[in-house]
Amino acid sequence: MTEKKDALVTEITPQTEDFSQWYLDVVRRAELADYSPVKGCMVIRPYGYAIWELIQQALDRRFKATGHVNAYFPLFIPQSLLLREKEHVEGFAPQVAWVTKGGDEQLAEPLAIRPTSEVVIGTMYAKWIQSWRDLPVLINQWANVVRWEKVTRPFLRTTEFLWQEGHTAHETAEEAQEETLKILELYREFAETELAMPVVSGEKSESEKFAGASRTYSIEALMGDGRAMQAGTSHNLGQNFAKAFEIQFQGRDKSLQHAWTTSWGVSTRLIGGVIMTHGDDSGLILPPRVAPYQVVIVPIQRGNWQETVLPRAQSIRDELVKSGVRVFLDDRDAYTPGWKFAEWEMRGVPLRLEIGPKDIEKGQVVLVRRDTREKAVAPMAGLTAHVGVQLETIQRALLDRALKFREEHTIRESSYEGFKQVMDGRPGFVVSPWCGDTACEAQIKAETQATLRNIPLDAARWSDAEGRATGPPCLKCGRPAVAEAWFAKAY
RNA sequence: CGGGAUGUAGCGCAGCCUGGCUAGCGCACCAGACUGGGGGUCUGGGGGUCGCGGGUUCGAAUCCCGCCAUCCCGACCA
Repeated sequence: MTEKKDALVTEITPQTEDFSQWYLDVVRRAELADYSPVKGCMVIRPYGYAIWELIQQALDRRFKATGHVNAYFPLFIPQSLLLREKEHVEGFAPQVAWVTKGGDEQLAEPLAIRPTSEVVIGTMYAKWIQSWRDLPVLINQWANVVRWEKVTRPFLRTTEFLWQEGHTAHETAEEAQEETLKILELYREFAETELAMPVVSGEKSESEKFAGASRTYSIEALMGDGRAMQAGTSHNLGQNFAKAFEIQFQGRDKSLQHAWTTSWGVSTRLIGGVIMTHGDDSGLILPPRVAPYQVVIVPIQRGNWQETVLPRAQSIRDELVKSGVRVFLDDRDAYTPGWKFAEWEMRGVPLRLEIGPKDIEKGQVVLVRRDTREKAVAPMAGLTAHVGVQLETIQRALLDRALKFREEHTIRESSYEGFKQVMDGRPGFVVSPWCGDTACEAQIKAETQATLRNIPLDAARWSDAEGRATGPPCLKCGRPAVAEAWFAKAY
């Protein structure tokens, strides 16, 4: 706006039509990530990486608690192996990067850089699994993958990205399905608890299914601009990969059987989701659970503050750290308090603690919430406990706010005209009866840009004993619907 | 990959149309002083292969060609 503002963040406004520019500004100014010399590849900077580490820890805890273990598989996939599962290779072929030379020598067989690891892991599982006693295999890996994307955006879609991919093998179809849904629920709970990001968890349609899967489930979140984002997927691969990679075992009944496998993953994309779910005009807002700094202490530099205020600030910091709070004491002399306030707000620190000479006289500090900007004084006595409560309050308030936003932007609509109007004007989810036909879904997408995000597990489903659809008319074609589906324009 | 736009200091831009002094401005940065409870003030400084590569010209940030990158809109995708 004015010449002074470029160092400021006041022009960051998710409410405007330029949400996308706002997003890019936040990513860069908050120092979450930066562009690299390689097309489509970003550098995750320390502040952004710290968020990823917190996400990793929270997820890893949950994986281990459900019996999964970590391992690591290679980055390269021999071409011949990649070609084994037909649907899988067709789905990923356009996005695969290849290594054709090693040093000066042409490779006898090109190596794909993994776009995902079903192939390598499936190959290894074939070696490791002989008997029903070897099952289940419950392995996760934290890794990077490469997909040659045409359009990239920091965190949301980059050529190389970090993720976790779980790969499990089971004795029965029922167990594999149970695992698939268990992880879907784990993701949902994780997103809501840690990221304060409410999600719709449900099943993908045939056309949106993972290449090679029998069934794909996803969690879908709603961003601040009303577009949906797929935040995680869980696939039941049936016996497709087991057959392609000969993962066979001898069963309890002595017969030779193919294993039932699953795979599931979430990526650094989640960070993009956090930014776009909670951010506001002043920049980032981080849920306390994944905030690298949950509290920033700003000492008011006045008079002989180094002798009076600073020691007090330091002891508060030490006490908070001792109780497990992530704190940064911003004692940099070069910046004014006002500058620091704005800076840390832009970087999304959930709670700011101000302490100055006046506060020390009164035995108090000033606490300011990032989400509401509410300023309140808190007595020095019992401060640590109070901060803990405040952080929990903020975490919950962010989830409530996001939930309310989603509810306000979710509309039920059964006529196609109404559907088109809503999609055209007001972004968000539209919930409509759908016939289950892929062609119908494709037409909706072509005409409105909206895609079927998923059919929630608890959505209304209509079919008779023979499996025929018996629901109300499909929004597009008018034939009886099989279920109520959630549509949105998506990232 | 199609359509459009942009690329000049860390960031945001002017200069280009109509080629020519030492490439400029704001913020940021460095030094010092005064300041300090919502992005302070003053003084003095440093920083540029003008995205990259060719070409035209006595001379190119400026004109021409090619490439690359980024952004927006589509098609494709976590």
